[in-house]
Amino acid sequence: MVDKAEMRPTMEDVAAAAGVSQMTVSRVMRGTGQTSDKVRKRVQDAARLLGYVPNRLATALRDETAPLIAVVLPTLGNRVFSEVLNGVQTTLAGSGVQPVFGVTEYSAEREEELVRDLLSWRPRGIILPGLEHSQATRATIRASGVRVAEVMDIDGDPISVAFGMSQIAAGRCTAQHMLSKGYRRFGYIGSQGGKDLRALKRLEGFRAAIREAGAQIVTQLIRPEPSSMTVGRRATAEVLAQAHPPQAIYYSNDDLAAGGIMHCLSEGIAIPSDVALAGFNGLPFLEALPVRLTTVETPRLQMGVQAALHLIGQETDQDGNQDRDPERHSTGRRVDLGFQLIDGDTC
Amino acid sequence: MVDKAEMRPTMEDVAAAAGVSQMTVSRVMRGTGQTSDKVRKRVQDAARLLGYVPNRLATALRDETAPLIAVVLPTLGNRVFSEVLNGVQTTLAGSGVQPVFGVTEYSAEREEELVRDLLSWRPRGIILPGLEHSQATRATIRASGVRVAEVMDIDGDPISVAFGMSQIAAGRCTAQHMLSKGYRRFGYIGSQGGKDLRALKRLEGFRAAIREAGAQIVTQLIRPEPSSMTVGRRATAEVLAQAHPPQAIYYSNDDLAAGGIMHCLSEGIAIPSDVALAGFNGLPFLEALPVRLTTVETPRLQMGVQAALHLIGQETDQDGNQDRDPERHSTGRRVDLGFQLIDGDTC
DNA sequence: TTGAAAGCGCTAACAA
DNA sequence: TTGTTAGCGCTTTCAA
Repeated sequence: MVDKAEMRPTMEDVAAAAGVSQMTVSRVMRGTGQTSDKVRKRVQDAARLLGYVPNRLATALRDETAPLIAVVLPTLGNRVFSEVLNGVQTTLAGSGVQPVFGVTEYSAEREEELVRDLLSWRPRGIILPGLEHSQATRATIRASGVRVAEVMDIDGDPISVAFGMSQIAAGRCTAQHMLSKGYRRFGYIGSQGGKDLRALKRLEGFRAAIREAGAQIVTQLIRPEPSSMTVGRRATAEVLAQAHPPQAIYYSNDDLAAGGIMHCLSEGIAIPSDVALAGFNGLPFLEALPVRLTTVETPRLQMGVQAALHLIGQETDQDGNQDRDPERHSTGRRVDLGFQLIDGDTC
Repeated sequence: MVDKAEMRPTMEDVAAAAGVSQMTVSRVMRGTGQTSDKVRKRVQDAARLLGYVPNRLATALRDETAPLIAVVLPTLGNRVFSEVLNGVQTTLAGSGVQPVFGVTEYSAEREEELVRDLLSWRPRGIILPGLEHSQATRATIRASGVRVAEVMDIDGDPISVAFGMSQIAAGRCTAQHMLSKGYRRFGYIGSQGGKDLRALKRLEGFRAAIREAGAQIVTQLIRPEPSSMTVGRRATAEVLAQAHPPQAIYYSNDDLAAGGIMHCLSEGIAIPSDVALAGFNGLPFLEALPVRLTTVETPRLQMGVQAALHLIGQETDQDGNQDRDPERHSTGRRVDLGFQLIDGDTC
């Protein structure tokens, strides 16, 4: 019984059972080449009978590449990334390509190690979050020759192709919207202890627009914890308890902002007259809140979909486009999937 | 340049560069056997210089098993499953074992196909959601001899080991709690068009307890969409608009229930005096809501952690415990991770 | 302490 | 239409 479990049937076994050569089994299993109906049926029956499951490791070794897409994510704690993963998964479903993945928790060292681990599977391609990667990571990837897609961000220099949106522009856009409503004294609430580089870029864009308008950010609170409604609620309470609280708060994402809404609802603070709020992401759950949050909707699913499509697609051609950017390694292409300001009731 | 990319360095290349045999490189890379300091250093330098990345496909083919854990999930649209996946991921991180996964969208056929696909990687183990699997799926798994862990549920007959909790008991527990508060006329709101078997089990337990108490479920609304706050909000509106609305609503999960809370907040419906609510899961975001939802907290992360630990653990021993259950194939072990009723403000 | 040979399961290329 | 051979990159076994 145990022996039987250890002895997974191979093509050789199926061949013996069907009375043909192993090569014929290979042809039948993959539907390639010519095989007579009789033989084909005999092989298929034998395979079914033995419970044959192909060994993809052998095929992949032979092919020098595995039908796998490696996915690196900053965290699984944020819905945004499970949505990206979902986009990848959906696109891959049925294609016979599986996603393998790992999580960095926003650590560059962890990313280095993880990328090496994942590349050792010789995947068809690898998806990385953002454009910032250590020299070692870039070197490993370059040496491996694997196809790369970076997602989330396009403010920077892609290794190959980036599917995302301008985080800086999103921050700027939010600021302009809030400024247009007349707010002048702003607060900012973030999380992850500033390790989320995309959030920092949004803040950068936001800050620049605020400064250009002569307005100011009077409070900036970046909590060390991962973002959550609870953290957002607490941080909001803290910011609003200050002597001179801001008129409007920009949150690094919707979870935090929704926490802010909850605080206001619970404390009877009027939105936006007492305080205005804005988030980022446009997560679906916002639709259900009693107050419609002003936010920036991002094409998270699309980023995963496009990245996966790019990696399994036929477009193998190394496009010979001349570098418009004189910097080294600047051969990357940026695909701007855009974003959309959602003008809610909180500003 | 292209050639270089295609020619990933192998141990043979490293060996040539270091002036040793390929076997010596193998030993150095894995730190096994005896190697002199000089040789070791020479090999390591050569490997680094060439950007050598081991080919796990070859190792796995040789070993007849890959350092991979296959994970089957019903969906990535529900936070619960990304939390399970997170538990798996966290447990695997640093062990050199990666998760490969796929999503069934609650389809048994898709599960069959997916399991076959995933097993073709010869993973160390496979994690399946729930205890209900088609005959074909069970057969494939049995034939492969792969280690299995089922998660979420323990009401049934595990293939091998199940890490979960009793969904039936959870439903029953919620009913008893609500009954103890004096409610007699209940409503039920679900989603996924009844494809979520665990939700059905909870409803079963809930219904049984209600019936035993002589109370009744006057409305039952199962929406076809995946669950979300928005769906919950709409469904709640619908149920409460009826001529004789229930006094209390049991939701198949927290997302739906939170949507119910939002509806009530927006419409000025008092909770729990106008209507009482209860959910399921105990998701972290509930903490931030203005009203604390009564729910049942489940050890989702733990299910992933325990399942992963079991699959990569040393416990290879085929325990020779006698079947207490006379049914065929009933050698499974059930690990009850329990659940906890959270007595909030909504009942 | 190091090396040579064999083979894991599969497929491309060629032969019959 | 079917079969034979060689080899993908690695590790186990045995030899030096």
